[in-house]
Amino acid sequence: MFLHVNPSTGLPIYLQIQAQVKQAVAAGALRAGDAMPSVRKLASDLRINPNTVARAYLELEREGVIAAVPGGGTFVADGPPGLLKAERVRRFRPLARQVAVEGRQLRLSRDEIVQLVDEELKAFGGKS
Amino acid sequence: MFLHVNPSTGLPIYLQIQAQVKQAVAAGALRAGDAMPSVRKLASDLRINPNTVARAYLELEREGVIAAVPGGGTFVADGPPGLLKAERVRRFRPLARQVAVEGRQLRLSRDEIVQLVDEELKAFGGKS
Amino acid sequence: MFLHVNPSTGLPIYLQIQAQVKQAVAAGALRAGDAMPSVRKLASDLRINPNTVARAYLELEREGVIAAVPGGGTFVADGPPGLLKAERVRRFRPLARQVAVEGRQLRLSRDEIVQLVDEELKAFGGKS
Amino acid sequence: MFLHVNPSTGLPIYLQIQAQVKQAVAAGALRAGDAMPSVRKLASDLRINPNTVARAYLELEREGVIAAVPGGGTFVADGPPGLLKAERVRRFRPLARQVAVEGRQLRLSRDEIVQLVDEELKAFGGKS
DNA sequence: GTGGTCTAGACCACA
DNA sequence: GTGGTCTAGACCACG
Repeated sequence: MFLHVNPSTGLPIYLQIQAQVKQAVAAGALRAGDAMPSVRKLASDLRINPNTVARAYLELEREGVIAAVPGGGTFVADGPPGLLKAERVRRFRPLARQVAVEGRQLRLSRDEIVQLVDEELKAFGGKS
Repeated sequence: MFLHVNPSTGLPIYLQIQAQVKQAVAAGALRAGDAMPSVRKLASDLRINPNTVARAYLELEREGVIAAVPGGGTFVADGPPGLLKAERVRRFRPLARQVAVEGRQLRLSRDEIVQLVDEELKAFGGKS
Repeated sequence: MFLHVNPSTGLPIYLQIQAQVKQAVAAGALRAGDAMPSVRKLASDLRINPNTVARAYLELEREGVIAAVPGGGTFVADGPPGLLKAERVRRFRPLARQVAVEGRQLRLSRDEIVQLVDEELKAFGGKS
Repeated sequence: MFLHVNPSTGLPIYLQIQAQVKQAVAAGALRAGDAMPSVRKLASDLRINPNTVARAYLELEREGVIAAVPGGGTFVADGPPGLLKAERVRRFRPLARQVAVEGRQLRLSRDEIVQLVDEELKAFGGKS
């Protein structure tokens, strides 16, 4: 299993799981239709409480990243429901704002900040 | 006062204050040497407890954004002590990673993400 | 419990706790992964307010000495993230300066000062 | 005047003055019998409150570093009253302990710590 | 009057 | 049960 979790970071475990699943999807390691490990299996693999995994899955489902088929397992969804581009941009802005502020606070230049973000994007391949 | 706070966001109030102060500094609305509102005054303005403001200030001071002089008041600092560039970049990467992942999750293209970040940066003026 | 606290020293209680924890870690009495007493338990043992312990723990966590896992407990961390040697030396200098000044003020010779510091270091074992 | 003060460090101003006077004495820049600037003059030079200077002088006098002659000014004393060596060592130990702990916390080796302290001592010249 | 520390006690998120 | 946040209010150090 590609997921790993570090209980000692202070970051809640369920958020670590969410972030890693999103990351795997963005990078193409998980594709629409792929089966997710069951709550109980993932919990036992990661040696954590099933409730924690359930919560992560619940929120990932709310966001449209995965989809649970009652009695049939959980799968990677084909993406969040078609939001208008304007809405997607609107949701993204606060984070863009934050990355800009923190970068400046670290005395990085505009070019450096943009380039570092772009580097991370390149790590996910294509152009889409 | 330029600060406002929303107790019902779930985001801790002291973090909201921190973010807004950093933002004001990055945007140039607050400059090195400017006096910050006193803990008690800001607390009464925002209708929150002084301890909450104190905590926000405490962490901002730890980060080198502001400086408190006991008995004197609190001021905008001239920036965190000079960390090596490599260290500053190291600290910035996790956030760059996150903005990349979330942007892709929202089906934004690489160019769109980079451009949105750059727009926020431009709002802060110069190039440095 | 190895911790003790003296409220009448003038030195803030939360700093006393911090110093003692650091000391225990440096001496090897606390090792990476060891569980720290819970905030509530330590507070009741020391007959002080839980918030005071929480504050000590909060700052120790910021410094990378311990790590809190919400809902789980608090543990001794495996050390602060790798700062560059140059940065670590830079942070240490002011204290080295102070020990030098105070030692001379007490009319101790250079050799005596160095030796006293070395004695304390030897109490922490190895060479690393 | 060799003294300078930075109100924005968080460190109380009266402690900054104390530290600098002790440092100047340890380095030989101030010698026994030298006249100290008057409270009022130093306060006006440093643009700070006379009460702050007075407090610094008061504590320096208690420690035997300077001596005030009522109506006649303040002078550098010829050293703290003759404490037994054992007593001077006893007073020095807590600081030696602290420098050892903090150095180890910064992952410096025993040799490095001792050498850094010795470097600061050398800056003060002789052997006494 | 300013910030810093401590206490007391409530409520929530996490595991 | 654990840590995290917030409120309320007291007392002290500093300038």
